[in-house]
Amino acid sequence: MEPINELIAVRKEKEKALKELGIETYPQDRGPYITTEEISLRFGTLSHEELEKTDERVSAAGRIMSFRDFGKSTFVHIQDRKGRIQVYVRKDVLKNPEYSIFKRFDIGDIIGVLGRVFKTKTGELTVLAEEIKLLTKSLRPLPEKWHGLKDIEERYRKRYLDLIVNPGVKEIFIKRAKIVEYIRRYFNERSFIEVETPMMQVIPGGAVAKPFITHHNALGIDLYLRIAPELYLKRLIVGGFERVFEINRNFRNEGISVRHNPEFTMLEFYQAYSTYEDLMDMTEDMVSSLVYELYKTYKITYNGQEIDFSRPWKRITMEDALKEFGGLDISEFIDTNRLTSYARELGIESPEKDKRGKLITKVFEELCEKHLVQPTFITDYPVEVSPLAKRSKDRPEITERFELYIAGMEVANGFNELNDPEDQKDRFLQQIQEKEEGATMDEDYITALEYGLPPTAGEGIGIDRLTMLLTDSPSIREVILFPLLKP
RNA sequence: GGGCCGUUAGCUCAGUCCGGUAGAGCAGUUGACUCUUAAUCAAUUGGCCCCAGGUUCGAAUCCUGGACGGCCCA
Repeated sequence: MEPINELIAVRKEKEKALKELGIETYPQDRGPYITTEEISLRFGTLSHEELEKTDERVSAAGRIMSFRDFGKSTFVHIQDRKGRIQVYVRKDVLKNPEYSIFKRFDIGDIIGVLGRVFKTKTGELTVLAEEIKLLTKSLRPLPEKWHGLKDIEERYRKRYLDLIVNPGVKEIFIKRAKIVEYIRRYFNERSFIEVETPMMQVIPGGAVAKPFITHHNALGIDLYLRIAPELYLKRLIVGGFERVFEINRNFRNEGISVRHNPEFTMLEFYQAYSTYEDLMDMTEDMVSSLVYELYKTYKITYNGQEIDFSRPWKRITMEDALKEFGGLDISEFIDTNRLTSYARELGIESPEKDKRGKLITKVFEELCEKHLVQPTFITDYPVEVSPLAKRSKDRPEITERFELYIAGMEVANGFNELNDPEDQKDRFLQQIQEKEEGATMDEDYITALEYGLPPTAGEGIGIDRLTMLLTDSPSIREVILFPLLKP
């Protein structure tokens, strides 16, 4: 604990003094209080005269955010979950407590106010306080009223302060909640069932990523925090649910950046008897209608560029994207050695270690990603980078898979699920042979496939990244309440 | 992992190039003020200048190492 500074000492003294005057500093209190928003809605449209005539009292509660003292009267603003309202406290109107006691309150204290609503001569809706109750004494000074809390590190470490003094921050998380709520409703309406699958897995599968390791003492075994729920969700399709979705955390023990947090939220959904084309349609429909629901338009701004979500979205194969955005005709690179040297020129590290399909994908990412600003589905991913996706009927080296890019960011990934147990086993073995990160043979998953996974398409959508886009946030940390920081 | 930048009062920031008593605004404290809203006016308190070394008569400032954070790259 840091040393107690003077400002805190002064407040503790005040708290003591209030207690000695018989004022409870941490009472339990249930109001009832109405919100500042409700007050605005009910009284905001009334004129001075109409307000004069109403005899009604309102009772609101909130944190004191400003304190303008005029001697025998004081203006304060209180802030609740919905906003702020001004409170006018006059020595000759305030009945309880005595005005002199109210004057001992501080910015940051949480109070309840009872009084009539009126409009000041500047027209601001204001509660004229007759009674004020201290609900919680605040012992620490808030950040400055005008500049707020700017220090990014401090904003994340003390998110509660960020939320109190930077109003836009709360809006982001309200929007995030709306996004998740909308998605949940979207799937529920289409008879998907929401499920929860293990966070702690014996075999971490469903993606290529380094897992976090934990330990179960009683069983004496290591467990892995999941990197993806995929293999469990598909077991449920085998089990006959046919339509499932899960919105939950994944954990990947990798770098931290503006787009990566070690724990992040993923939507995954699987639908039997459908194709990845169906999922592209569904994604377009869901995301564009979500954007419309939030903004009543399909066009939003992200990072200074306009993004248009109106349908249809561009669909283009990886090969064609390479041609269109990178000026690269992959048919001229049948010779993989040529591709390898090209990749090296692009700055891709040790390209000779990568198989052809992986290399093509890396070149694609290098050349094309940044150009994919408008919502774009890239299709036909190489089989080497798609170990759980079904091969294309005509071209076994590519899969029936897409990724969705928006603002140069990978937002979604979906494909026809590989349901041939032989092929799946081979792909797992291939990964293990190539010593890919976290590659393990999940025998039980193969067994499940042997019982029969119906033709299914599945998809994952990164909720954090989607929220970044829809709140114009430059960093994933702006959309995660408590992003990971070194202690 | 590499490069660049940042860390000074509770908060927002000057001061660092070019070493010489640590500053401002807000917040706090005291006083004045019964329609203000970044209220105003007067006075005033408050510092581990991120940490540890080094250079120097003297270091917030220069040098070395480290911590934490930001951006970019991998």
